[in-house]
Amino acid sequence: MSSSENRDKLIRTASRLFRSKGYAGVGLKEILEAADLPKGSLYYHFPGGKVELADAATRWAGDWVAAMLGQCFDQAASFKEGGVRACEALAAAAEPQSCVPACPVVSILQATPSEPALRKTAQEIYDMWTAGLARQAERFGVDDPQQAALSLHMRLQGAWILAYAQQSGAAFHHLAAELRKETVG
Amino acid sequence: MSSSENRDKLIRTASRLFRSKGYAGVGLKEILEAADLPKGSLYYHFPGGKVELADAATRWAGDWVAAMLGQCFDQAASFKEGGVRACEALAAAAEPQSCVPACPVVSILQATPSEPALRKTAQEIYDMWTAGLARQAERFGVDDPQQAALSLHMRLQGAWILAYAQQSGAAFHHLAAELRKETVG
DNA sequence: CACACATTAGACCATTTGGTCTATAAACGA
DNA sequence: TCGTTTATAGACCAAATGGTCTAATGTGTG
Repeated sequence: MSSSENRDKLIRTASRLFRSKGYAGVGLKEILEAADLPKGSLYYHFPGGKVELADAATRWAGDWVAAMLGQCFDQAASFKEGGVRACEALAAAAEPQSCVPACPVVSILQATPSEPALRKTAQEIYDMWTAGLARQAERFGVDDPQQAALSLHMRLQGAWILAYAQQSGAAFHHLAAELRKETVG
Repeated sequence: MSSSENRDKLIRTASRLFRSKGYAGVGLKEILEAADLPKGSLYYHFPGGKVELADAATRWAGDWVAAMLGQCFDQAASFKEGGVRACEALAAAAEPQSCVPACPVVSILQATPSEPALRKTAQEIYDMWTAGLARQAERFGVDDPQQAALSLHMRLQGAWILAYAQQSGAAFHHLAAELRKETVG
């Protein structure tokens, strides 16, 4: 029976729940009920238990975000436009949901003091995103690509927190409008 | 015996722990042990239990941040300088700690799906901060004070998340440097 | 001293937590 | 068909969870 099918279902379900209520706010019971799978499946696919599942779920969502950012910038004619497109994509991803999900990394961040393994994961995903943005900035000939990438990442994170708090994509649209108004580098 | 003394100790202890590990990541046992107080004290001062304590702790920390922002801008000669000072103040507050604490609002945000009372608190604190920043922007004659306030708040939130993730004040310093370089409004 | 009130102290409870373990069932090659 | 592997199924466990409740202990006032 397709090994990876239920494994993926666990990852997707866990990612959704963790991003809604945070690592510590979700119990295995809730994940298993939502995925309609028994505990045995979880510990077969993830012998490391909750931490390993959260790690996999966060990396999966992190890769998805990275791919989305890549698409936004590939379709753009400038770094600035890429940023605008990223805002709109994140807003679009947030809006149809019944719950606007938090940044996947944020959802495990508060668990890192107790679970050191997750700290490394969080840092790696952030580094991946920033590196991707820096590559795009370089491609568009931005003056200081590293600085531009960090700056955009920071603003996206801020917008994401506010969007999550307000359960609305408005913050992303606001940031998009702001980026549009800025002088073209 | 000074009623408010132990009540304050609970608030301070809870705020520190919640900001380090998040609302759901901290148990009452841990808070009570850290504050060296019995459970009876907690439920005497906060009949609403964990939620009421978290609410009080978050509002207390939220007021502290608001006051700090006020001071930064009162000492500044421009809105831009106020932003720079705020970054540096947040960095300074983060650096001596053994654990760089998260934004107090973020620490309860992930609990809001299960605890609706905390959602209102979170929104009120954010509104208070933004309103304070908007007042300052207006005072300095910034073009669109509301937009300037939202924009700065967003960037501070982003920096705060990255500072928490990296357990370092570097993100705040980075944002300060970035603000300094921007054209004076 | 006596009285009322404010506060502390922690035993106790039902529920939930993450995790382990054994038994079963399906899949598949020999 | 047999045997092995892969995966599901869920009973079970110790520990921790938030919360309630009753005693006891101040503490100040008449």
